[in-house]
Amino acid sequence: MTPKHTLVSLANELGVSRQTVSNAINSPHRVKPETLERVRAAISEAGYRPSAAGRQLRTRRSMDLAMRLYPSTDGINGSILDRFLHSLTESAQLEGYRLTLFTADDDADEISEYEQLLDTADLDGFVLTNTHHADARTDWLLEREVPFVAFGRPWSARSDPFDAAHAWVDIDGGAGTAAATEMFLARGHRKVGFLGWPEGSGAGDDRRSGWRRAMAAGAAGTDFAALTVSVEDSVRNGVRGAEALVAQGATAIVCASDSLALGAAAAWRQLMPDAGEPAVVGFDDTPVAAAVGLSSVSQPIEAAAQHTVSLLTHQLTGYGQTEPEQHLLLKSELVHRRSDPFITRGEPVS
Amino acid sequence: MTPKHTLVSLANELGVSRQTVSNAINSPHRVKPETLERVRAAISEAGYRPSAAGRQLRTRRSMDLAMRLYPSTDGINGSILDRFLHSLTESAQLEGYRLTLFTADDDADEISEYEQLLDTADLDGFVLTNTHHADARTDWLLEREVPFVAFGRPWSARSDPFDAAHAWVDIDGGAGTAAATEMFLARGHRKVGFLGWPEGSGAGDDRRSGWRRAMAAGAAGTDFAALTVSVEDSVRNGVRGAEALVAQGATAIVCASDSLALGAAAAWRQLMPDAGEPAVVGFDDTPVAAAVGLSSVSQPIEAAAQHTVSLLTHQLTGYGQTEPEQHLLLKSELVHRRSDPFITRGEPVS
DNA sequence: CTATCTTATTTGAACGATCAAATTTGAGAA
DNA sequence: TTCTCAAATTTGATCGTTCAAATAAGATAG
Repeated sequence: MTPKHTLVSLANELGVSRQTVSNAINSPHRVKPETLERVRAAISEAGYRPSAAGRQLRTRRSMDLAMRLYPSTDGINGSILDRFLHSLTESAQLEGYRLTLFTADDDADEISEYEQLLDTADLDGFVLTNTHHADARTDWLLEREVPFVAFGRPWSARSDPFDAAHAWVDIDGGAGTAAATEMFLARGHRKVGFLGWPEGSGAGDDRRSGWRRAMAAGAAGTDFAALTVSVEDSVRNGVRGAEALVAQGATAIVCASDSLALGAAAAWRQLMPDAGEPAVVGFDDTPVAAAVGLSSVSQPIEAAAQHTVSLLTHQLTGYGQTEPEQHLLLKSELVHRRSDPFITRGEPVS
Repeated sequence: MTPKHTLVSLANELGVSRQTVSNAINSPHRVKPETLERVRAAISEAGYRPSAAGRQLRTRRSMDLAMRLYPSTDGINGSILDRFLHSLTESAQLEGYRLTLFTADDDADEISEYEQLLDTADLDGFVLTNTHHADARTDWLLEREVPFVAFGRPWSARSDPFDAAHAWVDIDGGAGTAAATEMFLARGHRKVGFLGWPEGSGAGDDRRSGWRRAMAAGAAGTDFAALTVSVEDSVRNGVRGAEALVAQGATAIVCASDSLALGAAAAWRQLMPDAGEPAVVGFDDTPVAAAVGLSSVSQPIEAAAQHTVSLLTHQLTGYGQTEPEQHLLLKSELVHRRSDPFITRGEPVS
């Protein structure tokens, strides 16, 4: 049975003081090289690890980050958050931080959860997701000078997100939908519809704006209102939305999610059995999209998570000299596939 | 600006001792009713919350649970873990516990992560997922008497899982696949195939055994080997597996996952365009299955997560008199749908 | 050899809570 | 009044660490 070691017990065994052992761990340069080596050897020999509680009590730092876990609405798009979460956990772990989850009913509840976590557990920082217009959370955190990074731009109509007071990482979804739209235009389509979510969600509006931009540039005189449908995210709504768009004369559809696109492709197939591959592009490049051969916009989620962590650790300790980019907009990419639902040629067409 | 409160500062303001305040929080029965009320008023007035670090240092309990987060392999089945995770976080939170995530490369790595978390952070307990044959993790934890609950039975050929030394919660997948198989047999099918995963994963073997059991009972003389195909989980493999089964004469297919079923349904449609609805049943009842109208076996994940937490909290504090069921096998349920891929009548057919 | 730094190490004092034991208070009985 | 006993409250010690200041040990210069 391994006995429990503490700074004091180790120091006694070594015949040095506790502070020397502490320094060997936290400020090695203050310890004479040979002493350092001796202490280090003893530490690994004993398998000693400093207690988080003792440390936290004195330093007021917990090495703990927290993030709200949203209920998985749709299993398809949920996988995006899954990837983010895993990558975030992994990156944090590499930097010596732990990731704690919590749930909340709404933003106000989330804020009161912040309050609690800060009071009791001395949380070091937060990761925000699902940012949206007039997001009260960022103000609250900024005011209290709590370290945090948002995954998602600040969606304010007024000001440039790159002037924001807080750090954020996001993925340029608009560029992806624009690319998809341009691809269709280049192939001769004139009426490219957009099937997205109701106004208000930052990411959703961004994706719509990419389509709008591309249409304005490449298809002058487009009736934007007629070629846009907004529905809650689900496969079923994808079917309905696509039907509406086709009724408006759309010959291709760019979607805000793979869920919608899956439904749209199905509707397409239903309405026009002989029209060949559905001219539909999804968003997120989920495994389902790959499986059914649906073109989709893929997002560098892992890179986003990594940058989120590095921004956070930089705020917490001026780690290294170089300051990471405070406002990072990563590129998304159109993955083009032959769209044969259920034929499962999942590989991108090069 | 709210000043930081501590037990001592509050006690001084009230003219009582710190221990009285502490007792008001932890052992109210020891405090005279009127004092109690006065202290409680002051606590909520000041918004005082005890520091986790101070508490943890003294009590050696962190009120923290931990779970390994596996990388999301397949976006479809990942949603199951998503639901579990959310429900687990929520239940833990209700009981005053926090949930911490960590990642690991393999089981050995997971164990060394346990070790680290226990040493440094005084973790109170663990939740294990993805249990399998000869799982080294349970032994390790049992030996050290670390509180934990497994989501997944102990898969030992030798002993009865209900005699296991540790607490677990699981869902009876075999009953689900058996029900699906019986449904097909009742409809006149004789050769019902099983499309599952390679031997070794507990849950996968369990699902196969349910099918086997039902076939043995309802279709005497079945050539089990011919009607079983084992592949890694993916939609593509579902296609291939189904083709192999159909070649063996299968007229219906029970699958170990919705991913496989999705592929199987596609293959079916491809091979027999005029055969009507594919006789295919999936597993997990993911949103995708609902969306494409695929029958599937649904699992009471939320109930499983809740029971997991209550088992864990019971181990940690003999909370309440009644001891929760140490080995709980929850029922799964066959959700029957008209299988029209992409037609999105997602509602169960009653 | 002593005075003056610099470097290395040690000591005292927190951080905020709870446990265990000691003390005070109050009521009821002798 | 005095004693006993239970209830209510307080005090001292401790959990394991780091900060800040004090000391000890060497080295360099005068």
